[in-house]
Amino acid sequence: MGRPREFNEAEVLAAAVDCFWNRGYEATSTRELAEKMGLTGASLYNAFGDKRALYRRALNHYIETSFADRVRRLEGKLSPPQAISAFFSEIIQRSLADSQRKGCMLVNSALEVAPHDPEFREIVTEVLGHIEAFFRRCVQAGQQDGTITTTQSATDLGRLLLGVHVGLRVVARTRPERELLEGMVRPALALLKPQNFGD
Amino acid sequence: MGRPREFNEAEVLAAAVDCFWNRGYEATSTRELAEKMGLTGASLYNAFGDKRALYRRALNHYIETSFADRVRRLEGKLSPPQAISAFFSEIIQRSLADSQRKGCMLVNSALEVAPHDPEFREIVTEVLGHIEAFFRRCVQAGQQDGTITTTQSATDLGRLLLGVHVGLRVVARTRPERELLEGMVRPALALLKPQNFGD
DNA sequence: ACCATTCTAAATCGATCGATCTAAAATGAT
DNA sequence: ATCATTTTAGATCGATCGATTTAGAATGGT
Repeated sequence: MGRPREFNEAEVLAAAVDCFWNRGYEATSTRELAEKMGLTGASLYNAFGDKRALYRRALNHYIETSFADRVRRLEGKLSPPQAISAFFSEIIQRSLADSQRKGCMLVNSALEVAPHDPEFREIVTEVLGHIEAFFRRCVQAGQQDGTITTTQSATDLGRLLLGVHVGLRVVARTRPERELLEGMVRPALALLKPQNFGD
Repeated sequence: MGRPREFNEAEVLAAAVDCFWNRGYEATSTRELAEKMGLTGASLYNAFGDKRALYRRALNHYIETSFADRVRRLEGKLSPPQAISAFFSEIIQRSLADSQRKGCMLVNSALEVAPHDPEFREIVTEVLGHIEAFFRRCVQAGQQDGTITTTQSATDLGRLLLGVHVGLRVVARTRPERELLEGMVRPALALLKPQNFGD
C-alpha cells in the first residue's frame, strides 16, 4: 500500500453534494468541484473516476442522508397520520428555509439526468418507489388501526401522496410561500381522515 | 426596408421549442438551434438577440400553444368535474405518448432556469399561478352547482390540484406507467366529489 | 531500504461553448 | 439604379469544458 488518502470521503462527498445540489450536473464544473471539495483535479479523478461517477456517488450520499434518514426517524415512532403529516411539515419547513432554492436533489435529478440516462433513471425510479412505498405503508397501517380512510386503496393514496410531495418540491423552488405549500397539502391530509358521517 | 426575412417566425420558434424542450437550456447549443431552425448562426443572433432571449421566446411560445390552448378548449365547454378530469387525462395521455421523455417545458424551466434567474422565475411563477387559478375557477364553479365538495376551500383544492399536476409531470418523466399516473390522480378526483352520506 | 500509491501544483489536451465578424449574394422599397 | 437590410457560408474570437499528464514530494506496508 502507498500513501493513504488524506481526505475524509464523507466530507468531500458532502461538498460535492453541495455543488451538484445547487447548480445541477451540467452547470457544475469539475474545477468548481475540486475547489469546494478541497482536492486537486488529479486527486478527484483518481478517487472518483469521472464527473458522472462522482455525481452518482453524491446522489446516493444525498439520498442516504436526507430521505432515508427521514423515513427512519418518522416511521414507527409516530402514528400513521402523524408520520405523514410530519413528513410534509419537514418538507415545507426545509423548502421555506432554502434561501438558495436548491430544492430536492432527487427531484432535480429526475428532470435533468434521469430522462436521458438509463442508469440514473433506475436510481431515481428506485427512490421514487421507496417514497411511494413509505406513504403506502403509513396508509396501510392507518387503515388497519382506523385512523385513515378505507374509501381509497392504500396503493392509490400512496401514489397521490408521492405526487403531492414531488409537486410540492417543484413549486416550492419557484414559489416558496407558506400558505401556498400548506394549502397544497391540507386537502390531501383531510382526504386521509376516516369519513365522519352525520357530523 | 431591406431584404425581408425568409423564415416563418412561428415555424422556427417551434423548432427552437423542440430543442429546448428536449435537452433543456444549458445542454442545447446555439449550433444545434441554428441547424434545427434552418438558420445560420448569424441570422439567429440577428433575429433573436442571444440564446437566453431565444429561450424566453420559445418558452412563451410553448406556454401559449400548450397550456393556454388547453384551458381554452376545456374551460366552459365541460362541467367543472369533467374539465378537471379531462385536464388530467390529457396530461397522462401526453406523458405516456412522450417517447422522448421531454416532460413539460414549463416544469423543466421551473427547475433549470427559474431558481437562479429572476426574469424566468417571474414567468414560471405567473404561469403556475394561471394553472392554479384554472383549477380554482373549476372548483368554485363546481361548488356553486353542487358537483364539487365544499368541505375544502376552492383555494386549497386548486392548490392541491396544481401540486398533483406538477408532481404527475415530474414522475411521468421517470416512470411513465399508466397505472401509477392514474393512481396518483384517482384519489384527488374522488376527494372533489360531494360527500354522499348514507351510501 | 525499497516500492507502490497518493499527494500537490500546474501545464496541457482536444473539443465545444456563446457570440461576433467578414464578405459577397439576394431582395425590395424608394 | 440606388441603397438599406437580410441572406448565405464560414472563419474566428476568447473562454471554458472534461479529462489527462507531468514532475516531484510525501507516506506507509513489506
